[in-house]
Amino acid sequence: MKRLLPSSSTPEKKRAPEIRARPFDKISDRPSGIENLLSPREQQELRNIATVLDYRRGGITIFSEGEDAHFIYAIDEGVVRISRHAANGQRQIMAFMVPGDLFGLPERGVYVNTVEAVCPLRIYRFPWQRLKEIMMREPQLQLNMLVRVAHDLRQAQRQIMILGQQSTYQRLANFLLEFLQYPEFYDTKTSCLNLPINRFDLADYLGIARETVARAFARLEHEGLARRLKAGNIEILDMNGLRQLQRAGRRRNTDFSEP
Amino acid sequence: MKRLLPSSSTPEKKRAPEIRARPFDKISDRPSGIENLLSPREQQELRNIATVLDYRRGGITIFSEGEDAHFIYAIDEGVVRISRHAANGQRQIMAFMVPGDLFGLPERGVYVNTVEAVCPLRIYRFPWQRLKEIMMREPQLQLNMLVRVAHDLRQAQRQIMILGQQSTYQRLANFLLEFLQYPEFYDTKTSCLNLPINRFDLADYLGIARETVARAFARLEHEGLARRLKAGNIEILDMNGLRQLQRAGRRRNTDFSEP
DNA sequence: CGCCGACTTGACACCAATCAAGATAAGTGG
DNA sequence: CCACTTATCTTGATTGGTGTCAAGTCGGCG
Repeated sequence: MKRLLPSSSTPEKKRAPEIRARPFDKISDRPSGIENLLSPREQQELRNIATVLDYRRGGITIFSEGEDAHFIYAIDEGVVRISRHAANGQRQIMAFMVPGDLFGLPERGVYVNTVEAVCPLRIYRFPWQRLKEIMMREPQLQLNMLVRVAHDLRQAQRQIMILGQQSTYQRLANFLLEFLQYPEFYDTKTSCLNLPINRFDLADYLGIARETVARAFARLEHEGLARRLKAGNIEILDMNGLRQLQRAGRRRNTDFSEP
Repeated sequence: MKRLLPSSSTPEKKRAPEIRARPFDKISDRPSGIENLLSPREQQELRNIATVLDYRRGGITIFSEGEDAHFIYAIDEGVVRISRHAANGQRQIMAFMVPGDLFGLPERGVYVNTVEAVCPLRIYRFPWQRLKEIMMREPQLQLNMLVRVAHDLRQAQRQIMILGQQSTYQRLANFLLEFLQYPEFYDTKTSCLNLPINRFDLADYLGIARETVARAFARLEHEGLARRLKAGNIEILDMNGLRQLQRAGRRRNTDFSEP
């Protein structure tokens, strides 16, 4: 019997039909990532094959690792988590993705990752076969795609660095700094960061135990770098302090003697 | 003053002119990765812009992070290490690459990684600008490129899983299994693995200390899974034991009760 | 109000980084 | 060819960080 470890997955309930789909041209055509930098004709080609999906709440699975892959997705609004399960059932979150990001590239016809909504979500769905056909006609679009995947690769490598050489405390600092960049989560006025990500997901993303995440937050608070209002609602007190953290060595190398 | 930590780089000497370059068409045209699955015309286009580089020994830098990127490379023979340095000087090796692999994709015009030969090496070099021009004419070639980068992304994600949830001991097992796949390193007859990778590099790849690598080897030996002949020369005694290791949970979950 | 899930805190054992030294192998020059 | 130096690898002792187990608190929703 395969028993999932308690940490292996966030407990989410019913996979409800809380999803609405509609063709692309019904929605406002504000720029949203994938169609940026494309010619009007390319944009139109994409619209023709796109479906818009609305996920009304977090916790819904978009697709799972091992499934046959027929679609590519682009995020319009909301956040998803890209994860993969080890043989022992342990979950690792590879990345959180935000508006403008692309996911769902198949490997030999199947998805290798699981993707789930972490909050209400709107995404575009493109049939992979038809997208490939278009790419064969529109090299510029394809080059655009290449650049995007290359960017994801860089991002993955950044994560490798963090997991390979940073302490749990530093990993949290890195994570916070990553999300401070997005205005949809960080309010510069109030210095308040509003995360839709719970401790389960955060732990599986940073590769540490949930309790350790809590302790890292406690330490941030104790050292005056941040303050928890509610879970998922953090006031940033010392951004430079966080930046110093991510540069320090893993151990007591808090010193960094540079004028 | 920025002082590199002792672990930050493998001590290598002179960056000698021990490199030889020649046009592609001089060499034997045996298949070597990049030109697989391409039409003869596409292959010819690639040959026209390719240069062959021979590195006579390991330890030579091919390019460094931050440099302007003008070329893409493909490995014909030998192994390279792809690495990146953290702000504190600590080196992380993202991947080792082998014949058929591609590297050197720029991010906004510069290289983000450092790539060095770990042993004598022969690679093909393609001017990025001209390759892009060809890709615009040959969508099939470009799709091929996309698939390759996507594959690298999967590989990076595999590494994220390892660094995120495996113990040092398991990481070593994973590493060994990875190289057991390549006939150029693993002799199935004698069960003997011949690695060109030293402990420095291995530690920086697995995200652990050099001493810990040595201890992990000692433990493999003690538990009868492998035996060191010389460093870099390991006899594999129990491949299935290694496979079980990579599946186990991080802690004392050695048991896996499945019939 | 009371249950339940999400989060936090404490105690403790253990793994792995660090510091320090020894052992082995590989060059180097006489 | 041997003595010497140097790089690489291994082993030991110690300490701190982090996973695990176990309560305990907080907040939301029935």
